[in-house]
Amino acid sequence: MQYLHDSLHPLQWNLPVLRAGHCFFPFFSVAKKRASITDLAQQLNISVSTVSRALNGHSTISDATTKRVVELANKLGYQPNSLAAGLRRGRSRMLGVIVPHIDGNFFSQVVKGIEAAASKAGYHVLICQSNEDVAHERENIETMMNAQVEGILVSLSRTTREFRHFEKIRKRDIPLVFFDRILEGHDVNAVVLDDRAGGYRATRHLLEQGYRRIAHFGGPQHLNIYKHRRQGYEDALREHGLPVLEELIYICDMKMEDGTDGMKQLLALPEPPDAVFSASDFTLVGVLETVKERGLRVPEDIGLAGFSNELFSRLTEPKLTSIDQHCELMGRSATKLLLQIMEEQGQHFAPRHIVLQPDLFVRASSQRQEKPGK
Amino acid sequence: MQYLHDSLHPLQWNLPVLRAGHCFFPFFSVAKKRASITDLAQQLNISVSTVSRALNGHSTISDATTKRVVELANKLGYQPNSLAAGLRRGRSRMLGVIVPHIDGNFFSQVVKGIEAAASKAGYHVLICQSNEDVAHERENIETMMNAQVEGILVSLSRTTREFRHFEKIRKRDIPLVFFDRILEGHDVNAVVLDDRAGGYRATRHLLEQGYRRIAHFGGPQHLNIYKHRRQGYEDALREHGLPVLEELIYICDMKMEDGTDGMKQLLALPEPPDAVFSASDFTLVGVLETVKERGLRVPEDIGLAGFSNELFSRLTEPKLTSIDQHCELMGRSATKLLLQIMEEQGQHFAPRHIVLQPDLFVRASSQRQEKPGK
DNA sequence: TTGATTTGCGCAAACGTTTGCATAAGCGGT
DNA sequence: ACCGCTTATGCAAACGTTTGCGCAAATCAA
Repeated sequence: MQYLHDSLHPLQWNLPVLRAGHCFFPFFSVAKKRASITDLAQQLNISVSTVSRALNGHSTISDATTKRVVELANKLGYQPNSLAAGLRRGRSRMLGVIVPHIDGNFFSQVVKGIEAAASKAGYHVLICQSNEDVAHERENIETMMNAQVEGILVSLSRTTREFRHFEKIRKRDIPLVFFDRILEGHDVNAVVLDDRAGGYRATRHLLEQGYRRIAHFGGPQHLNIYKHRRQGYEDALREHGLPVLEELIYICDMKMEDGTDGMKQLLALPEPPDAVFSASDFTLVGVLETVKERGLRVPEDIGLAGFSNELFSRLTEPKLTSIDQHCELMGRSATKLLLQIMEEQGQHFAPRHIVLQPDLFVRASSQRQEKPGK
Repeated sequence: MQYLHDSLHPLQWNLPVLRAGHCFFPFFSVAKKRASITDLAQQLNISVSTVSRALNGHSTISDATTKRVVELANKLGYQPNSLAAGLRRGRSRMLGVIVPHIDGNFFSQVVKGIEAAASKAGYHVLICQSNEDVAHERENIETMMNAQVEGILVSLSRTTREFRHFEKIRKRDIPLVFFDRILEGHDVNAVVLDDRAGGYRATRHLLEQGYRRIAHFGGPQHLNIYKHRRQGYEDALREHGLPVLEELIYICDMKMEDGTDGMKQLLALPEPPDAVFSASDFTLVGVLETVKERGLRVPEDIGLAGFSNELFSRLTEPKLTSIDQHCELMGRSATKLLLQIMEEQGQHFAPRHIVLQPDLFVRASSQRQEKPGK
């Protein structure tokens, strides 16, 4: 890879802004002040309450006045001030979302699901990133509470190992739902993937394809997701009467480079693995590169299965078998659960868990048999 | 590819929720009501104004009282109500973002940049998706204005061909900045990529590598980005004394399948192309697959260059040459510009354009010469 | 005609802040 | 003792809604 730096670096944007002279907007006399409910009332010689009720479709207002109000509202381009309304009724109609980061496939899809479900229910979505940093996460919580969100969705940062900062939210009785990355041993509402099942299925699939020395690339084990994926892997092995070998398990940060590094180590073993189940497709790509570099064939010499069903797993050569997480569904589910809990406010139910089932997408990287096992 | 549907589909989540019985929170007597500034004032026997000023660090309040206030605030876990504050001062401290969708590489990265820049400046970010649909876009605008955002960032939906719904925003004098996808011929604030330069550079690079019959895959031409990328392509050809051939230009929706379809057509030409510049990496992957299927070698027989520098362009075989758009920088730039405009409210400057320069990443798919051109 | 009920609307108090203005206390100078 | 000045605080009005309650007029049953 080579970086042809034949362009000016765009960081200088701060300075060279085209400013063609003074502006001549077609509507230079601007109607600065927004029309308020009070303005409407004055112009119609009725009270603000009537206007308010008319706009909210209260039945106690005659059709005639309602019509007058609505018409004038349109004419003046009236926009309700949801801050004021929120203040008065104590409802902001906003949901907060805290994610480690929004780029990347997984979280952006989840957020898409969240936003879709929320806006369908008439809520706005406020988004914060923790940048995988528990300190940021703490700030984000503060932020959310100031913004008067009515409910919060969280996926934990990688560095979050304790839970105290969330107590605040519960003390305030703000509905809280976790998704994907949660802290175990705490009774919380959550929507998670059955990561164990995912790990299990991927590994079982490899076993069915005849692989026997299956290595595992895992992530930080204090995170539920990686721990469970590994458990699934181990369960499948045991069920098949195979031992779980520490030497075949490589715990890392799940970067692509970790894949290349780890694979080099594994290939240097006296008995190198004949397959890899990685808890991330990224790492698996690294593995794939190393394997190809060494002249090994995939899937003949070595089988590969990953996790997340990233976009690119269909684009490598060969295509990668992977576990799909239903990201968007997770977002929608989490939001629905949150909304449900918000409705039930007051009556405390036990924390609820929703467990989504992953799906296995079998592709070339693991298909050694002519007829796939299933 | 095969879809092993050995799991229950998770859509049934609506029903089977674990509900282990009634909850016993450790803190069952909840402090429902949030402490307000008034509560603080009462408990300290001072006025609300004093409390307010103390919390905002006004210098006219004695250190002693300030300290008392802050301490009690901490003790009671006081959280300012930003709705109320916003209402009073007429500032919501929120920015609105309207994007076609947030999943995918580009927009999620841009949004990441936006969120980062905004929160650094003390603003929240409200996100809406238009789902590439102009009707949604209209609703989103309404939504944003109700939420009293102080500024709006927009990237147009694919189906947006006119501009009327944005007039509302300008009439209200709400600062507005477009990014990436804009409508041409309108004087608006915008941060865009120099797409023409991108197209030009990619094409020139192909020419330098000795390719002569370069095809182009383009997107909907009413969108500035695709139009400009094509212009860049044509400019490069002309500069090299080569004709622009309609038969080598394939306009499509920039899906992967469009790449396979289009390439099949092109390869059926009496004189098929010896290189492709695609305005999207997705399409290019489709092209790549078709090309490999036909037994043609990349880059020997056919050179490929794409646009967007998607994650996966490093993962195909061979790796794809592509134009990088500096997505996150674009988000940050747009936000900074917006904030700047917000500060200057009242003094109308001419609409400003910021043009980011793309970068060319040369990878194997286009490197035919031993020594790259530059 | 009377009394009861409905219909349609207004009054005014909230919601939790911020902020211009007034005021009270303290203090040094004359 | 008075004046002027600083320093610290309070009063009350806003911001734009929503909403409980009350009241008049209209309708209805007798």
